[in-house]
Amino acid sequence: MPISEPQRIVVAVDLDYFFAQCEEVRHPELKARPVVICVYSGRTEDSGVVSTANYVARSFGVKSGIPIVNAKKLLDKLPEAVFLPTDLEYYETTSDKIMQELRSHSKMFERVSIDEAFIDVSSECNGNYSRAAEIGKGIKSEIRNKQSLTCSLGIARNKSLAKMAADSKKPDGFVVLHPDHIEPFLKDLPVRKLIGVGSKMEAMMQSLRVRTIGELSAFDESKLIGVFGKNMGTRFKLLARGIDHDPVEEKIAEQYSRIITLKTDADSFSFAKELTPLVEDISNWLKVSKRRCRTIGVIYVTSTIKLKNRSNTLSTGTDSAEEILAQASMLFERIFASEEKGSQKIRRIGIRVSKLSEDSPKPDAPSSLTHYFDKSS
DNA sequence: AACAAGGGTTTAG
DNA sequence: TCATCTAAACCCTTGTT
Repeated sequence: MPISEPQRIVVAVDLDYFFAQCEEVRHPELKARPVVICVYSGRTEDSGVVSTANYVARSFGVKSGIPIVNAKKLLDKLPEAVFLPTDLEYYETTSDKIMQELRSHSKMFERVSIDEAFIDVSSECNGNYSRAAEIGKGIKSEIRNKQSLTCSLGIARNKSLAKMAADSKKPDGFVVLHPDHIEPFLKDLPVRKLIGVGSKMEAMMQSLRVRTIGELSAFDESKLIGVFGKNMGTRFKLLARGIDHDPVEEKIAEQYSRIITLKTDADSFSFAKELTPLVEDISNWLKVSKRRCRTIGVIYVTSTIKLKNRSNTLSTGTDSAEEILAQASMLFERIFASEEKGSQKIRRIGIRVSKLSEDSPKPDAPSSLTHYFDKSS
């Protein structure tokens, strides 16, 4: 039984090892050398993690997320290896130029992150995958000619499949997944390749004896719901069958946060001053984007790298730096006051705002009409 | 039963 | 040993309507 899905054609574009490739563009002599882009925490000389590495560095085991120190060990026989700090402004500028180009291919466009986007080309292709492939080829050469960058591109009938197609051939890949080839494409892939299945979900599936996407698609749905919950159980089952109705559309931000690493771990609210730049940044963002937040929270990471958070929801939205700082300070004071148990030291601190509303009239829709129409009927 | 809030977990890039 | 930063989606519990 063919699967019922509206006929769409979606293109997924994924810029290859983006930050490192940006550096190769402005310093072409780096191309033959291992390039490691680092997020330095500022705690000690080399503390921090690897953000991205080019494929030369990857061939030595360097990858996203590993400590910079470990990357240096992996490359210590290679004096030509380079370690660079992130230059987000430069990457953003490059990304913006590319995204602007991509946007021109369809009204239906979605920027997923700095290096990823979806384009729904249904209306321009009318179900014709050859047309979609031409558009895809065009996109690849455009990015290559104008920015000297390679990308991996996937074309399929929905976002999840387009993404998986793009992931299946990297770097500089081009994969058109025709509807007739979806089943064989998915059948023997490990469940880990499914969008949304990370190491934890993979482990749970392993204990259910589910190893491949094909096996997942045949697994009893109510059992999946029992294990993963209603939303995820249902979603995994659908994704495994190649079904994904998620539309290609721009999302509006629902939260904004800033977090930093302290020079030394704190066991009291001694870092009040460090909050100022975070608060300024957040307040500024709210004002520029003409929004207000109703929930203000603090995020912190303990010395054992446990992530925690505390938050408070106000009755009315704000974009004021003073007010956000006051709320955040109160929450941190409360954390140290409560002492809790064991009282872990704090390594990283941050602030998050959410329950964002449009700037002007009211922070939220009225929860009930009874307030306005008091019972007279 | 439906919804809001608060806090934790997982994924992803 | 070492462990960044941001955002989203979901889960569970508790409390209110």
